[in-house]
Amino acid sequence: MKLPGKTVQRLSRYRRILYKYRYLEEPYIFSHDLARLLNINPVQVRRDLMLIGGSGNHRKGYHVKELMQLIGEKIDSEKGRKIILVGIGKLGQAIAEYLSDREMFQDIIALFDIDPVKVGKTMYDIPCFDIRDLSQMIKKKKVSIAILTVPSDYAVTIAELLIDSGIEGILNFTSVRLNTPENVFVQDFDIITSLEEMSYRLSLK
Amino acid sequence: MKLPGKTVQRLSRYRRILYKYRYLEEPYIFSHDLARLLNINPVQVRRDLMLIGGSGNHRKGYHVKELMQLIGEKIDSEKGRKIILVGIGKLGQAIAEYLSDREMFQDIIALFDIDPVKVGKTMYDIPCFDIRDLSQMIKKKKVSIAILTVPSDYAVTIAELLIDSGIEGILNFTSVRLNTPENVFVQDFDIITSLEEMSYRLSLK
DNA sequence: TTTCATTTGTTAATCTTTTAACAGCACAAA
DNA sequence: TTTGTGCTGTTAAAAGATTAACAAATGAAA
Ligand SMILES: NC(=O)c1ccc[n+]([C@@H]2O[C@H](COP(=O)([O-])OP(=O)(O)OC[C@H]3O[C@@H](n4cnc5c(N)ncnc54)[C@H](O)[C@@H]3O)[C@@H](O)[C@H]2O)c1
Ligand SMILES: NC(=O)c1ccc[n+]([C@@H]2O[C@H](COP(=O)([O-])OP(=O)(O)OC[C@H]3O[C@@H](n4cnc5c(N)ncnc54)[C@H](O)[C@@H]3O)[C@@H](O)[C@H]2O)c1
Repeated sequence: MKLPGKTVQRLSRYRRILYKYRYLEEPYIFSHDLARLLNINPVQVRRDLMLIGGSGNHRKGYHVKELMQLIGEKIDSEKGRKIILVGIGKLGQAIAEYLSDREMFQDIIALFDIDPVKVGKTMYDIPCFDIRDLSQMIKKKKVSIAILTVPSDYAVTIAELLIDSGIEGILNFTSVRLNTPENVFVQDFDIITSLEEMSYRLSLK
Repeated sequence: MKLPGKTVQRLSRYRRILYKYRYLEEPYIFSHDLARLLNINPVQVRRDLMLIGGSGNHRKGYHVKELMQLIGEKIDSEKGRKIILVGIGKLGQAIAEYLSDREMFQDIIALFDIDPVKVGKTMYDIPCFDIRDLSQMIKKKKVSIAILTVPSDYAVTIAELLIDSGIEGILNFTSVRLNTPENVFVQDFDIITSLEEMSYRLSLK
């Protein structure tokens, strides 16, 4: 049963909130609490949970741990996905730290860079390898997702390398469009678009 | 006339593509070219352009410069918005460089940090000020948007300072939820959600 | 000049996502 | 035991976004 994309995004967020709540003495949480913490509508929370077959107590709300478990069953892949980060500069390091810091339900297994000063080091508990080892690692460890934070000039070359090595998804932070085959998902990030959209929204007020 | 949010986002992207094309000898571009460059449907491009009253030549496509101009009229605010970046660490610097690098239709006027090593310097052509000067600058220069990249522990305090100083929108990169009044827009960024959504999508294949 | 292939502009249909509406349960308090 | 409040679960309606379908325009080639 396919879940709506937006629902999956919210489930991911619910789970991280639940994670923080997991050891509080109150083992239950209300849909309106989750909603408030994400600035959304409580109905939407309940609807999302309904879609994954979640059920709460009419008086106490949803059982925190039970719900975390259920969300995991629905959105995580059975074996857990392996993730790598390519290009460990300013942005790559910020992301590496961010991801290693918090409870992730995915596995960042390696960083890659071309700079000999970085290669061989362990940063934020994640080992950094030479870009020449990228292909082998992807194949051997069955890495499914790569976060791409190399300088734009190298984006296309590295993306081709990733694809040839069998990567399935790329989170692309470079401003370069990647020409990928159908079966490789790409998600582009772009702060300028967000800035301009916010600017437009402000103008409407 | 209010444009759909998604359309505004795409218009922002069209414009950046057009910008690259502006001095090529061919002054026209087809909807399917724009579409291909963004991995979207050409009908969608035409529909977006229709919404802002754009019109193309049935044989040559859209006039690049004319279209750039038109998009600007529709999505930019008359006076141009001022933007600041708060917290110039790994992520903040990456964003500062990224934004100063490319043609922006918004104005990054200042960086703010608490670290005396950074304060007073000019980074990527943008001057960095002490966080104590934040409030005054926002009021004096009528800054409308802040990009928040301070450590999570400081997020709430700095956000309150921003709001009290009259900021209208915040792009929030910290993992902390900001409790803002109705009239202040917040947009949260979160790579974990994107990773988990991609992971889910890969599982569907 | 006429034909033809190609692209725009627009309406309608479809698909997706959010919100409204409300029945029914659970528990606390009377 | 009964009543009332405040939740959940679900269906239906509304809103938002994408895609299909096709008429009309253009200009190149026949
Ligand atoms: N989408 C956004 O909003 C956004 C924001 C900021 C930066 N960016 C982009 O992210 C990318 C990284 O930015 P940054 O500030 O971290 O740059 P950076 O220069 O600080 O870091 C780049 C890193 O990549 C490494 N590298 C270079 N060539 C490589 C190769 N062939 N293989 C592996 N590693 C290689 C370098 O050694 C360096 O460590 C840039 O493309 C930038 O434009 C995007
Ligand atoms: N949303 C995401 O996907 C994502 C990714 C990476 C990092 N982050 C978040 O972004 C933030 C910054 O990350 P980073 O890696 O750049 O951290 P960093 O430690 O490298 O940089 C933080 C900067 O903020 C400055 N600072 C500290 N206190 C300040 C204050 N009171 N006022 C002004 N400046 C102050 C520091 O001097 C430093 O320059 C963190 O909250 C991190 O969790 C989010």
